[in-house]
Amino acid sequence: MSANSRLTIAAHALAWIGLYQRQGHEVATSEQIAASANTNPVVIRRLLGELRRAGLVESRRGVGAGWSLARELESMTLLDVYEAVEPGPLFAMHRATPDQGCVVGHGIQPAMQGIYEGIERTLRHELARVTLADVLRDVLAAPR
Amino acid sequence: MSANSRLTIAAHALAWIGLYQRQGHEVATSEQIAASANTNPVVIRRLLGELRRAGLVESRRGVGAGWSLARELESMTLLDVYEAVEPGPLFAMHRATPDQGCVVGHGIQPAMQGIYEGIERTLRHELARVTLADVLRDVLAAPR
DNA sequence: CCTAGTCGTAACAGCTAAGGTTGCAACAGT
DNA sequence: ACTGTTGCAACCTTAGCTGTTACGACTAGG
Repeated sequence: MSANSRLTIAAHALAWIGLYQRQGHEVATSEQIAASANTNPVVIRRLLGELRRAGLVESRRGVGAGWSLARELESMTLLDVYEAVEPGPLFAMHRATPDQGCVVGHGIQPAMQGIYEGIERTLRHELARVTLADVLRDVLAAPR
Repeated sequence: MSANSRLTIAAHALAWIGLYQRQGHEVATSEQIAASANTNPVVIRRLLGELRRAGLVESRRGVGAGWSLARELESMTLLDVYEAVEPGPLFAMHRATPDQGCVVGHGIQPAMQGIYEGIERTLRHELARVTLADVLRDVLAAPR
């Protein structure tokens, strides 16, 4: 499917900010998060920008600027993050509309659409069951 | 996620072959299927080749050659098709391994892996609930 | 044995998305 | 005024999907 790492990196960033704030700090910088995720600060800023639009984080500018959580990790689910960073559907239809004169060509899109909707609903339900606090707990539970 | 249409096209092809066989024909050609799906015959042959490797269809060569189902549509699920045409995982990890000296960088991959495994298990379960006979029934149930 | 129709597959081009990088303006605290 | 950071645009590289052409391999039928 050509999977991407956007959900993973976004969860990483949120867990990092959450832990940093638990340690008493006010804001985290994109550079710190990028160092932990081993990527470029701009990639982090782009992702956090989408999370900000979704109301999950806030940013300050100027000296001593950076990112902070807009809500508790307990109230954020992976579904919130998924919806913030993954706009499109999971499965695509035909690029060119199939032959409407053919019985299969005519009925295939509504049929698959109905099936895909059910599957995506289930996926969203699963994502909504995991909070970012769960993620951070699992992160800290890793051995060594 | 940059979704693709492989599962959709594969289901289209299988439904088409299944209906064609119900109408008494022996084999279907990639050209016929491509016309219905409004794409190129080579695209269909490539996809059906993967389905053949998975044991879902058979192909004959020579004059009067073409494709036929290797099993009944009732015994084929969307999971069989999905696994035949979508090898990789749904969500990717970091491209570069995160900073192992950081607590979050160290624990994030096992944490997300565990979560993703549960989600993919659910996705597969949902896909396994839909047979290709269900798909064809839905196709034929489309209005007009 | 020859022909015709179809598969099997390689090769290539176009497109899109993700990810990485650089550069710089905007901003705000000191 | 200075400094550190965000916000954002621009560009590049890579990878995967899709479409297309080309051609050899194969086989039923004459």
